[in-house]
Amino acid sequence: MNIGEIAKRAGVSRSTVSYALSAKRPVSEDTRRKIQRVVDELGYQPNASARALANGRTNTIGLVFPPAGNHYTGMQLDFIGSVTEAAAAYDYDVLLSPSGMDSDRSFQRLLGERRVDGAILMEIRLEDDRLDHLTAVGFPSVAIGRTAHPEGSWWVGLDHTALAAACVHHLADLGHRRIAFVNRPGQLLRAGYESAHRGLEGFTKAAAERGLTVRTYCSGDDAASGLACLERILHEDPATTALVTLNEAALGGIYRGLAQAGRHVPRDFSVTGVVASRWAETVTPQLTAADVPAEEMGRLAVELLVKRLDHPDTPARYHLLAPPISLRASTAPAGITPADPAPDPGAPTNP
Amino acid sequence: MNIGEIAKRAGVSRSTVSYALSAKRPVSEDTRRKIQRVVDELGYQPNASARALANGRTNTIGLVFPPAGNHYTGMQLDFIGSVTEAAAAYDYDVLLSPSGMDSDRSFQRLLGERRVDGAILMEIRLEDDRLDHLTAVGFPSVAIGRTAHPEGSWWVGLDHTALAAACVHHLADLGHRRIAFVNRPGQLLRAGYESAHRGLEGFTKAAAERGLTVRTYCSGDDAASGLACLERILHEDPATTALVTLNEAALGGIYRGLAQAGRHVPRDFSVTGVVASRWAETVTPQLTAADVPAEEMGRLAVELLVKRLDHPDTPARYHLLAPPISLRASTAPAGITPADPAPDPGAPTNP
DNA sequence: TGTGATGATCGAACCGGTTCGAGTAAGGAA
DNA sequence: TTCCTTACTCGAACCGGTTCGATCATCACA
Repeated sequence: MNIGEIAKRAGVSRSTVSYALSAKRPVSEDTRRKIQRVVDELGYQPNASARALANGRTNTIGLVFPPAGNHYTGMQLDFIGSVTEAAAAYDYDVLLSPSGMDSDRSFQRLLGERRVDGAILMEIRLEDDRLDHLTAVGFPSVAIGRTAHPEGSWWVGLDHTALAAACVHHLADLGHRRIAFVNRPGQLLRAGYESAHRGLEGFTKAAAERGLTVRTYCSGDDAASGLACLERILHEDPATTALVTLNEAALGGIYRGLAQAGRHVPRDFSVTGVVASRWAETVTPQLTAADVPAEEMGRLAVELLVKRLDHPDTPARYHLLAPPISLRASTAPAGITPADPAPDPGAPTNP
Repeated sequence: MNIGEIAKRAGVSRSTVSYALSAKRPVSEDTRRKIQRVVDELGYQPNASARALANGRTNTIGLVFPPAGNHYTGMQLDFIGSVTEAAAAYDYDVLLSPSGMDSDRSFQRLLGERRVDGAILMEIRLEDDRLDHLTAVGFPSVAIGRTAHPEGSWWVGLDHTALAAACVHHLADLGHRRIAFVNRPGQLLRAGYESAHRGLEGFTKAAAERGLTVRTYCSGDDAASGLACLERILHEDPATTALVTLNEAALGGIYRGLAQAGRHVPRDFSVTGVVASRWAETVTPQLTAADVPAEEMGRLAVELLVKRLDHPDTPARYHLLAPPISLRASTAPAGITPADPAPDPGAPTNP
């Protein structure tokens, strides 16, 4: 069932069918109706490949999401879901590409073979060869994340520095003096992952400002690693009374470790960090945290990309988000310890 | 940079370039090398749309995942990830389609516009109009899940009936007599979702066999709903000592409800069910559960689909999986109650 | 030297759309 | 009646590949 078949049955030429369906040139009401009836009868839909070949657009966007370690985090799921739905609203399909690097086979296919009109990249690194490559060849893309030099490129990101700092200030305000930081896996930090770097930086700087004693750790993206990490924390400094984490997958293990160590959250130990709200609300006690607005970020990324595709010469745009800390149930004023009487924490922690 | 450009620079015809690259006809070693050098120099990659148009295959598979309620569960993420990676291994890309019904716009695009060679469907219903449609038009597809009449179609599924029954037997063996069942959301059950129906059926039947007193519930796919559901359970039958759940997203809320009610898991209350192992290991105490082998299922689905695409006339194949229950820490023998001294649980449930 | 087989290459057609320039018919004005 | 618009429709070319049939040169053999 191709356009020629429709044309034949409607007794017109192929081009007339094309114009009748696209309305790019006027077609008489009579023939339009005739064509439409044949189209409806046969359930004709134009072939996407042919259309893409002819007008140079696939109406597809690529979603590049490297497998961080061996599995995916809940946040990635939220991005995938929201990007897909937002794209559908603009009549774009989403092609997944599980590629980590520039040289990746799958990545090359997306670009070189022109499978997509534009791309959204996740899990950005401070120095990201994929983005460099895309910028170099002028391929329309939007990053979910921000490189070290984001000027002139399109992205939607989270202000990890500010968020981690906000967590530190929140804990410091509550009187905590010895706190730990649980980062994403060391391998990702070394690879230069933005969230891991900026989060660590924000944490360190804010802790220094407040004169806190800190230790920083990396944990694998799973519960067992989180548990092991927490055990190290308590072993290396048993006086630690709070921690900040960026690693939502490790959270379950952290909580378990605290329970096993007999530290009650939040009475004996406060936990906070930057995680998707779904997770923060799933654990018990619910996590006081900066909620990652994954849905919004996915939607914004699609909007930026669509804008960029529709107006190729628009100057670069971006969104830097810094959601507030949602007060839930995992933080409390530091207990009175011999060395460190708790200062007045001010307003009560939780509503 | 198209094939004509390559041909010109190599001083040969377009067809020779095509044959040199595809090796579908012999090409002299000399010209092959000459062409290859030009290709390498220019980084030429054939246009996917043109190729798809010419040979009728897009080398893309569609992954149809209806938004279950407003957000996605962890299991869906695992499917998406494993399908994408398995597909990449066969040189297929994955196109996402967030569509629930046959009539869906996005679904129509996948099929009618020939964007994909085949499709993998998730969240199958016992009577599934999408699958009926695909079967009717002979479109190659594989379901992750099994309809009421799976004969003659391709699928990879979980034996939810057996798994739910195994959970019941596990609890019965431990001496529990009054147990509850927490299903997926009522709206999904009513819509005929396979896992919800078969799980409920297996639970009910096994409980009847063992002469247990049961109540069955539905819970929304989030922690708050799980909490509310658990409160209902304890309110409607405070003597309940255990539950089985299919709803991994509600698990956090269930645990929280139990903690709030002062029921210690597993001492006062046992919890088990069918969830992805990642979740089972994240919660504290870790969940004794039938682990959903999401990765394996995604991989198997891709393998079946690729087989079907390569050999269009192969008779239908399927995989029905029934993973064993992994004993973790959330179940224990029922406490001694006045009405019901715990019987000897006999042999341990699992090897 | 002529003949047939063999291997390498080419040109043209095709996949199914879109788009441009041109042609035709109808209607209004001169 | 003639001329000019205007409105609509058509044919052909093109997008960038693949593939079929034919051509041409080379070489072995009679």
